[in-house]
Amino acid sequence: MSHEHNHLQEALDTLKETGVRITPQRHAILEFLIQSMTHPTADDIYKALEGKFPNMSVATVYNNLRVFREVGLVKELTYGDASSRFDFVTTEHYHAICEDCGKIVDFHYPGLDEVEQLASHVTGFKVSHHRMEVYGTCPECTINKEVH
Amino acid sequence: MSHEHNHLQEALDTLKETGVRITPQRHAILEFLIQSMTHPTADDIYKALEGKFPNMSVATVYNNLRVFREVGLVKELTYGDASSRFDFVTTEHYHAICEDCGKIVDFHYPGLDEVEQLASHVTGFKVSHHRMEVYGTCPECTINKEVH
DNA sequence: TTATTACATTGTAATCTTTATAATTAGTGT
DNA sequence: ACACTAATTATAAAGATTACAATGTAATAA
Repeated sequence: MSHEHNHLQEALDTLKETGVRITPQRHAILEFLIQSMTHPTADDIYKALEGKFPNMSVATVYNNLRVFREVGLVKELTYGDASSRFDFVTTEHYHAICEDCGKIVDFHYPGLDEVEQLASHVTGFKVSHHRMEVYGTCPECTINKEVH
Repeated sequence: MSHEHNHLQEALDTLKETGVRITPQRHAILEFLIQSMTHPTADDIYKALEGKFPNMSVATVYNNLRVFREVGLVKELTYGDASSRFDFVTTEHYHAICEDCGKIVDFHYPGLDEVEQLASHVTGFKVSHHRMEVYGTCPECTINKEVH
């Protein structure tokens, strides 16, 4: 049984447990998010599925991404650019973002608990979580630059 | 001589060096950004200055924030919400963000050089910088919650 | 000083992402 | 299969940001 299949099944179970109906559209959006190695925008998802669902509304994509976010299946990533990207939640990881081509690559690093503690101490906040990304140039774009 | 005055003078010098004209609008936007302890949106700035510049266009605010970003005077902060916030660049610092009221508080922490190095190693990226924020509840909002 | 040129500002329209709304359709439990 | 409720669709609306053309203003050179 593939990892993708596992993830999908677990996601569907989560939906059932939380009383969220499993519709063909939701199934397809989840499936696409899980198999997608990129971190797609709502519009990416909409375009990717319009072959299978010619009548699907873009509102459906947004609605369901919100639902998935609310039950914890999906994280919304907001970078500087115009639209949010969506990431199926598996294990904790951080992102490296290429400033030339926009590619997003996952990398693992132990959680920055110490930072959260210090921040909590100096600001008085009750800290719930954090976000962190590194920015730079991916190997492909580095090569392209060297050629020119 | 106050810190604010220093910052403003340095910022104006930077503009001169990079050949960016110093207009009354630019002067006012910089002044407002420096003295502002909040991290204002473009619209905040527009509203704050419409008393002094009744004819200023919102496009001017956006144009100049872009210019300031390009010469490194200002950082654009993009969180999940609708509009970007702008932060005058002084010393390196991170942000703690209140999920209840939206307040943003600065805190200092040694740069996460180790994270950048590991990310660079596992992804092959040439890492130029990173961003990190912690999210939680500020002291005021924590009190408000306890009361209820 | 004056003319010239390049850059800034203004006002407005356009674009783009996301959300709201109302009507229709489709899942789910009995 | 029925009834109930939620989801989908289509469309409009909202909000942030950008594009563009016309006007204004600062720097430069004659």
